[in-house]
Amino acid sequence: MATRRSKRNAVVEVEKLEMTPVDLEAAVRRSSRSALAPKRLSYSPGNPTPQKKKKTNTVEDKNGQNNVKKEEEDEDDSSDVEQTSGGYGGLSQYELERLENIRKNQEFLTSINLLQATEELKQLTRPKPSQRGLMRSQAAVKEVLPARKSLRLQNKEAEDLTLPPEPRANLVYDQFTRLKKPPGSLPMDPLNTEEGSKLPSQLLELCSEDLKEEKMDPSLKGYQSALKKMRITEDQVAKVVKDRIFSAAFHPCTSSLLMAAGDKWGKVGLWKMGGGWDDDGVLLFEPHTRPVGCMAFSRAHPTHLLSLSYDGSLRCMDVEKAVFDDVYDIDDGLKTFDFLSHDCSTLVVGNWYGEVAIVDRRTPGNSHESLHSLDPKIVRCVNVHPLQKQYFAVAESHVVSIYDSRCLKKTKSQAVSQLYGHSKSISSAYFSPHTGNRVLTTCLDDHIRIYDTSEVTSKCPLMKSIRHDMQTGRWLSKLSAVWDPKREDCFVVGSMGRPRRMQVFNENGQLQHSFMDAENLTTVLSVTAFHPTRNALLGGNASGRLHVFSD
DNA sequence: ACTGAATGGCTCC
DNA sequence: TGGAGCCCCTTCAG
Repeated sequence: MATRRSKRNAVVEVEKLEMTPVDLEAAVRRSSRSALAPKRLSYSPGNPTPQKKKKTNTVEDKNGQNNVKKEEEDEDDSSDVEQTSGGYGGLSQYELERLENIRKNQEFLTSINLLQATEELKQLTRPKPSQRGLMRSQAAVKEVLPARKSLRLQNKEAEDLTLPPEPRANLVYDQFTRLKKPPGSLPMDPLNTEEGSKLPSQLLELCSEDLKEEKMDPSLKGYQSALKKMRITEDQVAKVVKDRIFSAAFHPCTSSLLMAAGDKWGKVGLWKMGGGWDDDGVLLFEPHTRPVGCMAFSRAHPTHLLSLSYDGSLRCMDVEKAVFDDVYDIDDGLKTFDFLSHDCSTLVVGNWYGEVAIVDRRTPGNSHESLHSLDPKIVRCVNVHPLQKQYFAVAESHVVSIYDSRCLKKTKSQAVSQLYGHSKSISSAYFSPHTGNRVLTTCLDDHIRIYDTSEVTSKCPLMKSIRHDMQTGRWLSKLSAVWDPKREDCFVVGSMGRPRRMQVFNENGQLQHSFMDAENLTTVLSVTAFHPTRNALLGGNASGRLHVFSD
């Protein structure tokens, strides 16, 4: 028997027709395994169970408690497979046996095993990504980028560098010379519809509908069973932006699910699940030119979507006026924002340089914001206390500081309280949605932590620390654990584990549910968010696709 | 079918 | 303080 099956096609080799059904079953299992992990040792006839190396995903193992389901394919169950030793008598006898074996095997294949093998193959072949969303009109949206090949490789003389062409509004530039969008309002012209076409009227209707709150079972058990009922189907995945998703949000409307996502090149996509207009209900805009690091619909004015970009601009999409208005603007390095006041007219905005600005939207332009330098020169996330609005948490490099917005100084503002225990950089810190009695942090030291902040001004103890793989590497957005806004005690986080999943935990670190789907969830969903009132959960991936689980 | 490149971002020195 | 080293994940173009 061939010792090494390099490829999955090996499964249906003709030679297997001569094996006994038991052999065949084992061979199928083996070859499917080798397709999963091609470098694994092959079996030798004399030693049917070579080093039973429990090589599950190391990442999984690190996660330990986070596992819901161990991967069965590594449970080696073929150890007792009998090896048929030659032992055939005369040739005619052999021929008879051979024919009989072939007949049996064909019977066997047509019964369970072939079905099983094709099932396994289906699992191994990566499903084609969803073709919904920005696919059909891709040609219209397509940016024509010059081929990038160095002059040296082309054996050409170096050219004098020339300045990029003068910027014109809404023109897409080469990624390497692109400039910021011009200041002032930008028209809300979708990139994926015909030029001059108006926004679909449904969009404004949805954005301005009366907000309803569904009655939810407050018990953890009831919540858990609600999560288990949530499903994802083919039409709940769509390409909403062109590139990797950096931020996403649910619109609070309930009659349909409306979402926004921001990508690496400053695009903002809106998606009404279930269609309604072209591209399966997707509208694509470009209010920024660099990653859209943070976005949120205004709670006070649901026709407003605020989006912030590394390019230094913070804009407000206004569906009524069909424009992207300027809210705040610096040269570059905006990182995070949150609403400060209940009416969403004031904001706290953080940048890469350790500065926090209080922005009042009622006074246009940059003149009325005040800039405060916090001590560590890094701000990755700001989040305002849901009740005591003067307090906001700042994820600094290795510590979360809680500041009082009334007591900020030009430099080195004193924190009201600090949360310690992080050994690497902190990606996010959020107050629990209803009381603010907890702060949820995500840290690159592979831990999600929950602090007790019921007494903001005194020492806030660490309540729970949950191990979770945060090593997303270069090409994925970082993970962030985010609260379910419908509850005080549960949050969702993406995962590196396979099969791909989103996980919901409670504040005690107990896994409530893992959202998985072999067909429709096949990539890492770094950006996650729960709907504010409905049982719906979104996850955004590195190719600009949003995935929705809902009931 | 396969390969290489991708302008992110943190940590360490 | 700034640059090298690293993470090892996904996607797309060639």
